[in-house]
Amino acid sequence: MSNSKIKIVNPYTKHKRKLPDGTEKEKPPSNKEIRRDIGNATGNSDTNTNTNTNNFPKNTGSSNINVSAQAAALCISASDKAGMEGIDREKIATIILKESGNSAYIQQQRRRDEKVNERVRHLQQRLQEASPRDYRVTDELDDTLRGYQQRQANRATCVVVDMDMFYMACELLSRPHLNDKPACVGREMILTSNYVARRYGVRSAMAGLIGRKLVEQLSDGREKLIQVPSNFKLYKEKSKIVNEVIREYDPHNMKAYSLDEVYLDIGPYLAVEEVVFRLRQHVKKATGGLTCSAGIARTHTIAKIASDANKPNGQLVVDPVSTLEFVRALPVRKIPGVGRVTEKLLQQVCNIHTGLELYEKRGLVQFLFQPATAEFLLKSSVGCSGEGSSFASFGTEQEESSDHQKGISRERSFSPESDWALLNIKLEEISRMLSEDMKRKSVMGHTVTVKVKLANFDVLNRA
DNA sequence: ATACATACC
DNA sequence: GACTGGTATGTAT
Repeated sequence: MSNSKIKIVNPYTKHKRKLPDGTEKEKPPSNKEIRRDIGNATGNSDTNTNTNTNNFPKNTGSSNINVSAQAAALCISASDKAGMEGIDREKIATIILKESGNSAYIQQQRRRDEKVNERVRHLQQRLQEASPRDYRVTDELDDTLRGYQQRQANRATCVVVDMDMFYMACELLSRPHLNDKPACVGREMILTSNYVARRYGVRSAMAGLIGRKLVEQLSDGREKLIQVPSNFKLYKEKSKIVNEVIREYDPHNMKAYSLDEVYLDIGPYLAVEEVVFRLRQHVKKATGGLTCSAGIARTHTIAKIASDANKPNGQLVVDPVSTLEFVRALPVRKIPGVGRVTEKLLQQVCNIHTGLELYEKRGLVQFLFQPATAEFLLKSSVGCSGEGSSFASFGTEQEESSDHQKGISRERSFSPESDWALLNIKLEEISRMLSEDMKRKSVMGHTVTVKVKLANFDVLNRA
């Protein structure tokens, strides 16, 4: 069986208002409606799970042959993280698929994948029916792209500092003996893994069970994945130390993006490279041995990509002159904002794999994708994304620094539950958490939505 | 305005 | 032995 999940979302009003008491009153009135919705939802879930489990075994029982083909199709995120070069991806994908079996989760993945395939087919069809002049490169388009490039020419220098396997590294400080064994943080769900474990294909967002199977099978039973429970108190402490050190280098624009990632926007230093090198040594010393990697470039996006290039414990400068060259060589998946789906669309519909191809087929991209997506991709192709695009845009000149959060939410997973009374308790718990968050941040909202995840991983939303 | 999709760590 | 998270944002309808 699986889980069921409830979530409450509450988009902010346009203007943040400080109303210490009014904030909390938003939610309780809506609880009644929420209850009704859950009632309907669980009613559906029964029939759904039944039909699914009835249908499924038939399909898989007979088909063992094309397991690896299926694995490839499901694109069980291959090796594009640091430390995963040159591993046997096919073997790993096969094990993952086999061990995932018919779990509700994997069935859900299949459904989602089928929808993506549908989109691929749809776009391919549109391409078939179009004539080349529909997607030719217009002068207008090239003017726009040149405009982007000129606009970024005199930006300050962006630095992205990214801690190396952060949670794991924190744990390794007190457990150095785990350094050369396959180890990870997290039990049911793996949060980070060390570099030994990554060579077995064990990575973040993977189910613990799968990680254990991978290590066991790929080492012929000689090794066992060591799982350390997560300790967020420790990570937060270390993160605070890191932030304090880094803040000294850029008190004004320094921004912590997550516990293990910091963005800087420093003046046009002459010796950035050395400064960042010192910064990294400084971080290592202050944290008792945690290493980080850094990227230095004209935009946050490029800096972020660059920070990944020499991981772990390395850095890379991409100066304005080499930016284009850098982007052209880049697999599109490396661009923040291009995930599994966009990558697949680009590859299978447009035959685009790299930044260079993205640029060369810019006419096609403009024709096939939604305006916003197209703009984002095209900006990326000339190394200029990060201004009001889908990727979180930090303090870009004109765009009202967009630290305007648009929503706030809390969600929790728990084992399937059909007792309404218990569901209500859960719901109230979540509401309370959210309510406290909102009080703390002094914000109000105008729309409340509830999300329910059923045992078969279907998701329902109600506003 | 709402349901669903995509991406990130 | 089973076992797949949490938060934010964008887009289509």
